[in-house]
Amino acid sequence: MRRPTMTDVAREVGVTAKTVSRVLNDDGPVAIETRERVMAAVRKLGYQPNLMARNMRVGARDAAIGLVIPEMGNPFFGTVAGGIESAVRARGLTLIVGSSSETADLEQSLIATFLARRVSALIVVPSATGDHRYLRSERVAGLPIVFLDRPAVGLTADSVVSGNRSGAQAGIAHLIGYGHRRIGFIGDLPATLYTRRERLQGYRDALEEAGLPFDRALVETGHDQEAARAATLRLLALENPPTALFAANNFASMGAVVALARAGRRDVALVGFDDLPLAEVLDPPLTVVAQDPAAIGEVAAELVLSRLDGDRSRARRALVPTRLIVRGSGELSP
Amino acid sequence: MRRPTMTDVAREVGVTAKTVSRVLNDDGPVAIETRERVMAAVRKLGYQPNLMARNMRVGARDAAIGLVIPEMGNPFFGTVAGGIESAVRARGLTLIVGSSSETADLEQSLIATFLARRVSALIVVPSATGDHRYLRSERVAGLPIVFLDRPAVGLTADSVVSGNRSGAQAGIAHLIGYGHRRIGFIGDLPATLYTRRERLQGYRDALEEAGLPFDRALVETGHDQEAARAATLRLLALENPPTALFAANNFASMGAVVALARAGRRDVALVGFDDLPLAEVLDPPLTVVAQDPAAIGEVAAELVLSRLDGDRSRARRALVPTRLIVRGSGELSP
DNA sequence: TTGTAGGCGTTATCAA
DNA sequence: TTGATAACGCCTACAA
Repeated sequence: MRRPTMTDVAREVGVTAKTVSRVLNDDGPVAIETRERVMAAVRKLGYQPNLMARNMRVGARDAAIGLVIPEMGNPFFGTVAGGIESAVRARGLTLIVGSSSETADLEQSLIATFLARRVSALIVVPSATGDHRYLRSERVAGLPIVFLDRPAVGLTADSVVSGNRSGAQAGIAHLIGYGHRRIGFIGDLPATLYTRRERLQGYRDALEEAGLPFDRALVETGHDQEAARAATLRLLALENPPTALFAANNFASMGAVVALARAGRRDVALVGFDDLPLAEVLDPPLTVVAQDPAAIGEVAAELVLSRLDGDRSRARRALVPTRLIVRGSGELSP
Repeated sequence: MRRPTMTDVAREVGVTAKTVSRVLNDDGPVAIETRERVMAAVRKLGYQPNLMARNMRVGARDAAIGLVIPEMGNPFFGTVAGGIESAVRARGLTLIVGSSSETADLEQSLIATFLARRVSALIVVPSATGDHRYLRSERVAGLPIVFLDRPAVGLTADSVVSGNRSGAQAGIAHLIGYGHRRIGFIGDLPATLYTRRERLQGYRDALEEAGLPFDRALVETGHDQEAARAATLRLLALENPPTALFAANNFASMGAVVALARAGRRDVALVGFDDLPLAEVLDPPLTVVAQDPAAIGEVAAELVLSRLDGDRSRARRALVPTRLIVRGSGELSP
């Protein structure tokens, strides 16, 4: 019932394990006839090489990369993971994943497990509250680490992020172009989150460029769909309410859409950050600043692979551009 | 620059590797003072146990389970994967994933990689065209294999699927209850796909129960959103068109929603299989037969764990119930 | 309470 | 062209 090993195959053929190894890895000279007999025995016994043993012997590195994302069910991170997986598989690497639920503890324990497995590289979407100083020794030891969507805290390392600031700026400028002068901003929690800060900065950039004042009362927070809905209502109830809204992530977008729909407010313009599958079916269809999650994953994978190939240049921050998709909700005039 | 090993720690303390091992695994008696000195050395050297070596020695099995899904960006499968990961991690197992893009070749090569890594179990969403006879020897050898969303072909094995037939029947019965007698069905490709067959059977069950005739002209196919949109238009253009539609998966739902919205047809009732994030914002809000992807993942994980615990009973098929969510689109009368 | 010998399945090294 | 031996890092079995 035991699974056959290389030694079993060798015995079957009447050679040594090393010869079988040579055949299977195309390593060193083997007589053609020997090769054929080995292959025949491999088939006969149903032998499958043991990658664990191989990895351990060869590199002391597992031919796998570890990926930590906040939530696998989120299509944004799922798509990112898919982009990574296909890019990395082409190089014979396997993907090991874990979800952190956006908590620093889980993130750290997942990373510890991955390190214990001796993964070849680490790709991490850092949780909002984490600190990554503890990874310094790994960096020094040469382990490739790439941070996704948000940069690391307390650690100089590669990162791949969306063009948050320029994307938000483009979205706001779009609204300003349609005549809006008071634009509500609905962002994530906590307010210190990198993406929130960057997008808010893009918002301010656009205002400044257009010579419009920044009004703190127009900046609201909604960390999930329900909270974003409430935030939208608060904005609309202001004494001097906004004529347009900018939803800084997809939960915020959904909340704003629901709030506007239920209130029957078809006069309020809306631009969302991050695309939604049904955006074009909404009434009005939702104009968005779309991210490119697949590209983010691929860029991260390429960065990791180049590091594995020996690229020792200093840490990079790759910006993946966003794209404004005009559909209707962002083109309503005040 | 080398990573410290158990032997390094042992040398630092002046004991044997075995003693360090005992401390780290809480295995066997160790003097309190020795334990403390070992722990101190572990911290000082930054020692991390090598899981590869441990797995190899202990079980000849990797403490990981392999998961093959069609597409990581699909929130349904992403959520399933999340459910599996959290359930399995609680047992110290890691999740290795790969996406098959719904092709049998990729699926098989991923499974081969996982087997080579000696994963402890396999969870697979089988691609539509595959055949799983080749896994028989693994089954016989005692490897737990659970199929998700669709059963295996050519292999007796555990599976976890949604209540496709009863769910579809409930959705159709709901429409019939509102007076519809001609109901269009928009399903996936290929028509032989398990979920498609089951849901269509539920459709027929409901018709039969209500004494309504089955009209093949009302059964259409749309394998993605665009195709489903076209299929919807074909149904509406029939000489004797349906007054209600049943979209048998979420792409079909989206296609149908788009088609109806663009045609301005608010008179056609619609029930979708599988929920959508924005369903309640649509006009009219979308009534659906919701699946429970997180539960599917958890049930699969539990099944795997019970097999790992030695449950040798015959293969089971677990049915995860669906739930009808009434929102408006399914309650329009003809 | 601790140590020694041996082996998991593979590959590196050197010799034949 | 092939083999013998040792080693990767850890744990099991047994002995001290």
